[in-house]
Amino acid sequence: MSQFKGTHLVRRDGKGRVSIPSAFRAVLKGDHPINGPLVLRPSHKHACIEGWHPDSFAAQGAQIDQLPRFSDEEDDLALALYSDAVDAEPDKEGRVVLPSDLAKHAALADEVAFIGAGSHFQIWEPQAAQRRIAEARERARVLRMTLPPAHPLAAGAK
Amino acid sequence: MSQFKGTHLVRRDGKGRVSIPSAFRAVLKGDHPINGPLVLRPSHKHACIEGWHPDSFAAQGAQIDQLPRFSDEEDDLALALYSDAVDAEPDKEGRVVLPSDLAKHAALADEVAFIGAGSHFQIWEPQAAQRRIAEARERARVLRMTLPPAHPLAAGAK
DNA sequence: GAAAATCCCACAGATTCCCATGGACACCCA
DNA sequence: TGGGTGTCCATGGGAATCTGTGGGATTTTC
Repeated sequence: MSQFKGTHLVRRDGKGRVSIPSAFRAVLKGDHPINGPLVLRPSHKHACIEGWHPDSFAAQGAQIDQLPRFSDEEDDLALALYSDAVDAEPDKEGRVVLPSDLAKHAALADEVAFIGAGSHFQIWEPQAAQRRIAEARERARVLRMTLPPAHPLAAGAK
Repeated sequence: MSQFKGTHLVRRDGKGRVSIPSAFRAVLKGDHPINGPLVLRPSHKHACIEGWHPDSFAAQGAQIDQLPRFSDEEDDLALALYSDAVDAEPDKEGRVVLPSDLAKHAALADEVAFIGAGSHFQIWEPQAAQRRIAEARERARVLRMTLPPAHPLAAGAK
């Protein structure tokens, strides 16, 4: 499966609909004949909405199954992940309505920013998105400096 | 996979398109039947655009998968890497449009320079490219004196 | 019944496809 | 060696397509 990349500005119409950027639609589509479905959930770290390919989202859930059964951790993660997630089916034009509670969580106005994050994408209020990206960039810079200067691919090795 | 080598001057047409130098196209192509896709992203060190073979770019993303899930580090790196990268599909003539924000980042005018950098290539404003190359050459010269005098042929050994 | 959600059609700007052209270079053959 | 020829490559531009957007009409929900 391909990755979500790039930043796309889109506007919300009177009915609360947004066009999913075509680049993202292509990722979501997979082998789906028309516009593929997706999973939306509020980020539990930031004021934004996360969008997932259903398969990737399911894969996240599978990670939880690896945890010790009945542990507090499993409980917490499962709820955090699933309790606020919703399935969304784009219309023929590739638009979805953003549920109002999610839109509120992300403080969305007329214009929203779709931001690729590889495995998933995020929906932000544009100004907030800019701030967040600047922050992420800076922290990534520091992070890289603290990583061993070995070959990048070896960085994650334990 | 082969490497990106050499410097090539190319001009941007009215639609913002540039021909990818055929030497680079060959590297990107791989086993792709027509012109292979590529990933463009702003360099976070220099005022230039980086061009990557999708596989090489994906390899960078792979280090993110090694990080603990839901960690801040994962979040930051994912955004830093993906939020401003774009997939580009060359047309039948081997041209791509350089997104305007990337072109702006690199301060591109009508004429642009493609510069091979081994694992990837860079797109510069020609004057800036010259300065950058001169600088790199000088620093490499100084560096070499401080590197261990290993046998040159051993360098590429895996 | 009213309100909300969904489907459907329309449109304009942007993007991509496709064909054409001219120059640079390599090759061939006398 | 030099002229001719063919191919490849960078470039240009017109036409068709796609994409994001708006809004009316129809269906669903309570």
